[in-house]
Amino acid sequence: MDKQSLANPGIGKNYNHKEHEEKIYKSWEESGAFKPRPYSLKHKAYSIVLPPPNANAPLHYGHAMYTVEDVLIRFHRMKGFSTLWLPGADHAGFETQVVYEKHLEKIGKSRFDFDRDTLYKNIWDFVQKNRGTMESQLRRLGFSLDWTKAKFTLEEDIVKTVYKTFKKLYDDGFVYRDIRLVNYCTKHGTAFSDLEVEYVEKTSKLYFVKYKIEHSKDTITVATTRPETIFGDSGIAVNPKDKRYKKYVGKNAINPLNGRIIPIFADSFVVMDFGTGALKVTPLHDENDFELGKKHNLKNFQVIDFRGKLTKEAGEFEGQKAITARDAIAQKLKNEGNLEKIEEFKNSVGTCYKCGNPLEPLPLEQWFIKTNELAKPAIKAVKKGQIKIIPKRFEKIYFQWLENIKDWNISRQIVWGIRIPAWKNTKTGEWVVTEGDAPRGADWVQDTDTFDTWFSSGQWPFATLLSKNENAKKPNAKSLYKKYYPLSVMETGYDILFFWVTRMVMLGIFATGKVPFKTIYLHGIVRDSKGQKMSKSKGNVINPLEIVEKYGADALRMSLIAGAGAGNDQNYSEEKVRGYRNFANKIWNATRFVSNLEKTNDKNLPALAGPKLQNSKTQNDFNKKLNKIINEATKYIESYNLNQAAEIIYDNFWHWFCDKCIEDSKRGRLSASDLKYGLEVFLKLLHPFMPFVTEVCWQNLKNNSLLINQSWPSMDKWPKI
RNA sequence: GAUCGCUUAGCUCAGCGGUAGAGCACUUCAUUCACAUUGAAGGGGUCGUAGGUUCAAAUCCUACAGCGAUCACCA
Repeated sequence: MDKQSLANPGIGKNYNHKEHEEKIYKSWEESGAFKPRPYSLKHKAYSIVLPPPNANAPLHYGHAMYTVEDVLIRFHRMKGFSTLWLPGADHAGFETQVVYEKHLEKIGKSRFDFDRDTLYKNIWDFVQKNRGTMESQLRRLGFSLDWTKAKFTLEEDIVKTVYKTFKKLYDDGFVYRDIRLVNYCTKHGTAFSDLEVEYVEKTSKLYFVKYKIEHSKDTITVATTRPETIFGDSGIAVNPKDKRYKKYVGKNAINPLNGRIIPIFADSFVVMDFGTGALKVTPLHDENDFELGKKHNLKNFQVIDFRGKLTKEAGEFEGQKAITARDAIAQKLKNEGNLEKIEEFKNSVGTCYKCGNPLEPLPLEQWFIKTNELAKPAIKAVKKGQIKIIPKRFEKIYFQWLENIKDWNISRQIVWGIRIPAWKNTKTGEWVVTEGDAPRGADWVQDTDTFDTWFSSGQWPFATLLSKNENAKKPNAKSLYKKYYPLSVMETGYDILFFWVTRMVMLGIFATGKVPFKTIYLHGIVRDSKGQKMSKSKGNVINPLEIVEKYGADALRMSLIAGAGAGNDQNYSEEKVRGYRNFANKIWNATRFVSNLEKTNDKNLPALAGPKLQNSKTQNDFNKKLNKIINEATKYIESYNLNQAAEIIYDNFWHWFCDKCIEDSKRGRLSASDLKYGLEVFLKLLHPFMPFVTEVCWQNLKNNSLLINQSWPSMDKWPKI
């Protein structure tokens, strides 16, 4: 305890967030303040659905950016809207399974030790536990979410909606099943969509391998980074314009590893000045080769299996890891005089974003969604202004992606997720898609795969609002869907624009015929104090709850909103948070001053000589200025310039209201009633940003009402400027 | 290869057509005063470079440089 506190015990000169925050949150929640007020013509709907955090882990610092949503919700609630802010949790299929498998690893087990149902149930329990942690953290941040409407992506009614959408996509011809080369992680045992592949620049070896021409002494040299796939070669391609190789087109070459006779053919796909200008074609282990193989009717040989090991096609190398066998195979080629040289060069290798191992392109039968026709209305919706993207520069990125979209592989070979409602007839091989129920008869077996998580979260805006047996095209009169869909805003990080936002627009329009939300607000990434992305492996992760504990949620929230515009990254700064903690204290003390004025009955205090000062020049200026601040702050929030709103309120409260007006009141130039009115206005303006301290202060001034339910300051009280 | 963003005070960043801003840091002063988690005063920037548009440019346009990001290709 310092000297100051010893001298003034118990007076509470400093705002202590720990004393208030949890209590205040409880009082809001218990009062029902988070529930939307009855929807009516007067109280128009305003709705946001929280991007559901993964249910497998505590919150990370980026989640605190959802403060943006709380600001918008609290602002609109005070403006009189019927505001719905719906929380939820995402089962996060693959992500969660990886987290859970790490947990299993620690106790010396693996996913193979359990049958499907047991594994699913165990992960379910694991997730429920973490979900609770995550939700209590959202409360600590002060988010005014309507917890009575919380959803989970694996709940029965959500799954039902996801099934309906899939069935409709299937019936309308948007879903097909095909054997294609997919991006497969042999460690995690599942395929990914193209979007999930992480390309890493690496220095690789380029092997120049000689193939003999059949019935000739000539050889043709090809360049490859993957000699171990030579066992699967079924052709050599050259460019039709390439004079060097014209004479070989139509002839055959001999595979140097297994002696197989393979055709040499021409295709303009081949780039003449890369490598030797001759390309070995391995249809089952390279996507381009797969296309070439189909086009030229080449044979298919699978050399690598789903565990990443060489198959019997590899002869003596069978059973070895494909990657580690590479050197030995190169050595064999060299020993037999078929390796011309090895060069080093840089290329990017598609890797698993979780384990970093190279992904193996492997042939697998999967469910795909044709995205081309789904993308068109999504593009149109933004072009026509039915959806507005903030900041605007992301529109271009949005268009670019949707205009070049590829079909979407939605099958995942994992247990944790929504199992695909497709059944195969064991006798006829026929596939049937249903809305979840097994088809009649005994010969149907359900697909063991689950949906890509983004397929279900892509339906989140309407799936959360529809009730179990409701149809989006014919909603129930009183349903949430009818009142709150389309959502007013979808607010999320720009890093999941492609993964999530575009998919929500495509699936939303497809399933409901309406855009899922009117505005997309994209926030930036919070990096560490040096500008590095926070990551567990770097060990630079900052736990937002520790900051809340130390400085209060208000300080953390304000630090994230002020000083960073939409879509811009920001660096974490403890000094900044501390600065806003000090600001909370400033608010506290200004309130202490004003409420003491009120409680004192000392008529000699100049500040209480209010009535005499009516219509004085000072008061007039005071009103004008206050009015101007309300006006600007409101405009800034309504135009999504939250940082500017926060900054002008902060600046004017501290350096005008506290430094000037309070001092004026001490000198009798401003009445106590004016001062109190001004403080109330500022508490309201600050409330969306710093809800806890403003609520505490409000209750110090007016004991029996909640600030959260007050009206936003009106600009009509004083004459327009 | 394409696209996007950033470059403003020592540091971190707002501002994005109308006399250079904030926080932190720094200098000086003030403490029985709502608040030292404070107040007052002050120092510090030709707003990346070069052109252009404009009565007026940190702000719009064009090039260039450095940094960062995303997408595509990669035998």
